Amino acid sequence: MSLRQIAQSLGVSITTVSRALAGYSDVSAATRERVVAEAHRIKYVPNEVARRLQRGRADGIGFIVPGGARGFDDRYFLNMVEGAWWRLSGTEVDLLVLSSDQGPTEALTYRRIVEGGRVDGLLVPRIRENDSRIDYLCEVGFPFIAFGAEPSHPKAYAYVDIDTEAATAEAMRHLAELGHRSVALLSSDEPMVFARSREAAFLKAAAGLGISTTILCGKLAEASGFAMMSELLARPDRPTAAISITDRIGIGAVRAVREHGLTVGPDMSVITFGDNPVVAFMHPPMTAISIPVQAMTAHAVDYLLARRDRADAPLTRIWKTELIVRESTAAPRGRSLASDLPLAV
Amino acid sequence: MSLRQIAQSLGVSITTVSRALAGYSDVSAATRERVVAEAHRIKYVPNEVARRLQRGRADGIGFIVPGGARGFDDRYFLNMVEGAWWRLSGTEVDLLVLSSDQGPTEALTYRRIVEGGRVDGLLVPRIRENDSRIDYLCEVGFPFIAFGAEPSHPKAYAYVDIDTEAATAEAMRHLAELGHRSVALLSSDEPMVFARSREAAFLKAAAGLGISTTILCGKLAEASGFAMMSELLARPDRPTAAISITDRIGIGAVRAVREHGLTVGPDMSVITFGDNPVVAFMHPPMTAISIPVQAMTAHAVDYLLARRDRADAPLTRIWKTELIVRESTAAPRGRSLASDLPLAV
DNA sequence: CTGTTAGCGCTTTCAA
DNA sequence: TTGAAAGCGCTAACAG
Repeated sequence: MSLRQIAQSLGVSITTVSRALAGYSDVSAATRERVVAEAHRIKYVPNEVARRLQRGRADGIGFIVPGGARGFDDRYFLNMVEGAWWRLSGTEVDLLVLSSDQGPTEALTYRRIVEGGRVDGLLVPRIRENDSRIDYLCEVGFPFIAFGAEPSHPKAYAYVDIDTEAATAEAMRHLAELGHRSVALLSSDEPMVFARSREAAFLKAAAGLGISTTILCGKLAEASGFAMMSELLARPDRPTAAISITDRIGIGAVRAVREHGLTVGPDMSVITFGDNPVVAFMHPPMTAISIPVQAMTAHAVDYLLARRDRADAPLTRIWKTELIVRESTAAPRGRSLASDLPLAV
Repeated sequence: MSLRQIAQSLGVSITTVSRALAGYSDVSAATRERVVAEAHRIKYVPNEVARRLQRGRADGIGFIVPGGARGFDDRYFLNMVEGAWWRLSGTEVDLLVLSSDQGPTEALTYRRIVEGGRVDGLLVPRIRENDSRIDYLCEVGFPFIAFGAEPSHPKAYAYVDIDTEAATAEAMRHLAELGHRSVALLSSDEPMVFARSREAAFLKAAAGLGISTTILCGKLAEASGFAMMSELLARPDRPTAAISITDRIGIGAVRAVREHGLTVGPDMSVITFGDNPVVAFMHPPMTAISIPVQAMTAHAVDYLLARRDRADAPLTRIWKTELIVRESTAAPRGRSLASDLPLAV
């Protein structure tokens, strides 16, 4: 079932068939009708690969999941896949879920994807500091959009991100109003920009509110959150609340509080940067900074789609988060209420 | 950066370059070395689209997500994506996440994917009864593997599934041992094979244990689980336990029990067919029938990969599940212990 | 309005 | 051991 078949049956040229099927106006109505009828009869479906080769366009958007042992280590990625898939539904553009291992072969993997012509644009999550992938993509001028920004990068590039400062400030204010005066951040020492920026925002917000701070670093996993919280609980002068930079850390942290025989909320309040529906069903349901991952991804896909036709200026968009207060935050035990607190600034 | 460039720089034919890079033995060592060096120098990366057109092979596996309003309505799909992605990491084969709306255009969507040459094989989840997609794929002989079987289909086709009867029997026995004598199944009336087979297995297991049964049907969503459980709780002769055919229904059901002021476990035990890490973190953690979705999907991908080279016999594989007992199942309040129960058969 | 020609970048006969 | 030629299926430029 190729154009040739239709052309032969009808005794016209392949070109004519192609034009008729493409809906060009410079083909007579009679011919078009015959072609369309014949195409319908033999159930013609165009070969996408040939079309892509000829058009020099991949008709695909790639989502690169950092590979290796990690992979889909976070629900965050799955939300991104869903957002991209949703946006691409009904278009002729495919969503490719690609993997790249970090390390020496990463650069080659990117080159194979970009220069191999498999996709028209790339969604690049989990930006690192001095990210060589960004350098490469900027250098070859390939359309991509990063998740989480690297503000210091010399070249401007497209990205989407949340308003980390506002999100953190809102969470800290919530804790301050409950009466907390000492808060910890459960973070990660892996080289990811979003961790750095949440740390910075945390320190800034704390300073503004006169809250004392602790930052612990581990891995982005429940077990690590568990360990960090355990360490925190062992301290004599422990904070009364913690913010985790990621769901998985937060989930582990909450479990640690419970297993130490303490009550989440009064004994230790926990807020998580969250994208995971899990947290609303936990015990207790967790107060979370909700990140609109799916909307962000859909928006990013829109940008990449537009970039196929014309070289837009790099898009940067900052999204608002929402603090969803549930039961994992409460006034610290034996503390005064917000009313008599000296809220700085 | 094409083969032509290398050929021109070196003054040899494109054919020779192609052969040298492909590692064919019928090219002199000296030539090969020069070609490889030059390819390395200009950082040659083959154009995948051209290669695919020539080879008549897509180098892609498609995962079709039923579209429309539903989409990724269940974590189940995401686990499948992860399993497939994981298996394909490090290969030259892409994972395409495709969507198809149910309804009149579904057939066309499938034809466009299959006959458009975009993928070499298809993962087809959520099989329906008398599924026209299966008919089509069998008819054109396209490699695919179904998730959940349609036992009555006239043609044998490849599928993976869980051992629904064994899984259900194990869960029912667990309930029986706790002292439950009346159990409900929270199911769905949507036309999906897996719902039908879980219902049948439920009835069979109950009959064997002398347990009385109730089957409620709704949609595959938390709200529906909530509604079904609410209805159940309103009955004067209500069952003391429920099994939900899906995580989302189970999550809604548990919430309904709590909101009615009852205790999950003693007042109403709940078991869920589960693939979702959520359930272990709920309050209370739910007893679940754990389905190895990722392993099943990886296995399915293996099959499709093998099918590209030779027409294997349809693979069918049935996976064992594991009953993970947590706190959502308990002896019914005011009931005797297992020891004095007349366990039938 | 329609056809001829050329070519996307690669692989694979078939000859030399 | 190498090259020339053909072609995967489609689209676009250029004539007529």
